[in-house]
Amino acid sequence: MSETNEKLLKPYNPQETESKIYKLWEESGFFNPDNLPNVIKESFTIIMPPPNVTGVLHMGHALMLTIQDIMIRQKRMQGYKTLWLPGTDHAAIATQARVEKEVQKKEGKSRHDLGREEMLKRIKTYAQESHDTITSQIRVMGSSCDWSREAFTLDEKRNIAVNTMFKKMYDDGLIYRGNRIINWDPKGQTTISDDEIVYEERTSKLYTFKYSKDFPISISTSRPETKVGDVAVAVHPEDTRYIEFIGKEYDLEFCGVSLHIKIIADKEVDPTFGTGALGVTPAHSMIDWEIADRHELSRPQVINEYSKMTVGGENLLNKKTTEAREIIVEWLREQNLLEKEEEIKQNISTAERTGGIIEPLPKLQWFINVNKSIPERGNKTLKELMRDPLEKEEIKIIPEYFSKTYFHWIDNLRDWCISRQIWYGHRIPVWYRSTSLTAGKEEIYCGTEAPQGEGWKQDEDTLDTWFSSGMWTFSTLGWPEKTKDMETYHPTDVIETGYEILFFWVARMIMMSEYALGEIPFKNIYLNGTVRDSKGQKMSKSLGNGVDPIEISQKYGSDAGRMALIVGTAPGTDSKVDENKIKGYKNFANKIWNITRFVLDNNPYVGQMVPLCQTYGENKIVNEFNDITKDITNDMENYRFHLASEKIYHYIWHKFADELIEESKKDNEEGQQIKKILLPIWIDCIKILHPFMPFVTEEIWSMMPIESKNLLMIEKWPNV
RNA sequence: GCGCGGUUAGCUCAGUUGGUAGAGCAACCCGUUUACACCGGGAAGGUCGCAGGUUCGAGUCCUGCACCGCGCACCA
Repeated sequence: MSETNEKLLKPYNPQETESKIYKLWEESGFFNPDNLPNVIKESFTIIMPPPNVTGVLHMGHALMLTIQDIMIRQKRMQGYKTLWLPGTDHAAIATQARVEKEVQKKEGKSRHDLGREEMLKRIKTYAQESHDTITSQIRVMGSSCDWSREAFTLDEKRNIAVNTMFKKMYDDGLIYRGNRIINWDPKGQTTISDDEIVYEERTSKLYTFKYSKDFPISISTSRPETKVGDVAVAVHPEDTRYIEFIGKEYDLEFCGVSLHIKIIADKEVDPTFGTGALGVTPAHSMIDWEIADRHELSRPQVINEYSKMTVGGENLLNKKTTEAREIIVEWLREQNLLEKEEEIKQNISTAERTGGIIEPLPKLQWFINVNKSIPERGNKTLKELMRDPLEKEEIKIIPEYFSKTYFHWIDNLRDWCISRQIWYGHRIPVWYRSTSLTAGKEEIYCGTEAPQGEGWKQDEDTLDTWFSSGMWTFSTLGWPEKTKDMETYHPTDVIETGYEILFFWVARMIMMSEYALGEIPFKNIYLNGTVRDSKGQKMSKSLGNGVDPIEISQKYGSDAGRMALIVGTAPGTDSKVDENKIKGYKNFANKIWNITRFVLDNNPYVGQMVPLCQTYGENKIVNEFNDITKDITNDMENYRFHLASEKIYHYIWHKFADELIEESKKDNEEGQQIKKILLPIWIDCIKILHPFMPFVTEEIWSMMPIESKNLLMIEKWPNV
């Protein structure tokens, strides 16, 4: 046995092999498409969804990296100019909230104690550490991405792109500043978008009462404390019970607060709910705000950013909303106004990142208008720009049924609030100044850089993190500059991500790309499901049921982890982590290790090997293998990696090893015939398996007796 | 309330255009003069949630229902 093959005498050791192999790949330069020899086809591009710099990689990332690496490796072997561009996301609120929490815990200080500059310094340090961990973990997974093009959603180049986009949208009238009701997160002290709300079902009480003895109509609410902000009672226009009161106005005292209530008719009111009459609180309810719009009502704010009351006498003023609720209910009881108290199930809006209970508040914020027609884009609206490419099937979603969810979301889409009252993120590129010259009126300047002249102050707010993520497919390629990368790699081929961010991210990317470039950002959307624990529960920090992909790699090898994640995991469906399954694929790695030993050892035909792509005449075994190769290639090109991986696994173990190798041991004509073709078939098996289990196959490849071979990662995919 | 998905072997799940139901793991029997025990051979296991329909033929298509999960909306 030759020297290299001595390794084969011991069981396969992934720990020893994997880091060595990754280094080999990285040093080869082949992750960078510019360095690829033998490019015979056009470009194939995937921009990696950037993991948040809030900590470490989880199994979901591992799955995403596996799927993308499979696609990338196959395309690279097929001769495409293959680019997989990696990066990380600053994840504004998530990252800042994390560091704030840490500072609070360790030093007992708030972000305001530290100040903007110092806080940002702390966050940046944390983000950098997190970034370093994550990028090393991406390497551990075997991801063949081009590190020379790595990007960060908050680096300088991306900042230029973001500011350019903001200004373009501002100039086109798509970005506007408005005083509107928004979702306020009292815990995170910032606004959030509709999509960042998570609903939690809780039981709460529904109170039915009258404002005062003289008031003719009873109303119901689960939030009595907001009722000090009421300006009207709305009833359905055809509700005969109340028709006589419509238009009347009442002055009354409610728990020490003077209210002026007008009875109005509005079709939005459901006459069958509660008393059929709705107390209208414009400043603290989305629907009421809209009713106030229609009826030109005033909008007094009674709750502030800290969820405290801003009206009332000593009994209410500055009290937390929860206390105020008790006080008002008690007052209603005392006054004998409370008619009914019942338990109801209610969906509470909470902030996705902080868990804070959302308080709707009116605030001056920046919004993106999704319903304004854009002359430059054939008078289409942003909504239409998001919808069209999927409707026209320029973009395909895998699995296809998610397009229904997508359209449904667009139909319900409202203007997107993009300003955030946090410090970590892209600062809004708008400056204000009021001087004696402007006679008290504020000047506004929007630009990619600070304006000339004295006295300008930049907007304090930063942008929703998804604004910069939305530009990811082209900001990473150099936009707004007209770069060679833009020309070569855009539109990209596939975006691969979890279905849970279809709206947050995928839709916004389509919007941004269609708007700014008039081009789709990608041709295909591959949505993967959620990786759950063995019981089917979502992995989370609080449950402590997370499985660390790096631990898995150390214990079983990344190859095994990758196979366990992809075999049987159909697009869009959730999967469970099963350590037994991973163990099975560790055994598989060892199996192919031993197959290699057998094929190379005591095989007189090794020296006269003829590659399989050359003619073998009419050979049943070769034909069968070619069919399987074709089938697997076809599966992979149609995103059926869960099938392709299983098929190659099955062929290798149960056909190649259990049948062909066993028969080749026979000391007869047939056995000799099989022995002749073992190596050429085996070589192609290794190639087909490479995208799935890149490390062990590359290591085996290095031992193959082939003249002038290169790395397996750029070998030609079997062509049948 | 509207929408989407799931329901297939003990468990976890595949099943691409309708053509005799598949894998992994577990359990059962046999086997260690072996490339590999991180192994091999064998057998067992399913009225494909329920009820209709289309079809020569349905796990697959259509209709209805049940249960589970998810999304959106409502949440006065």
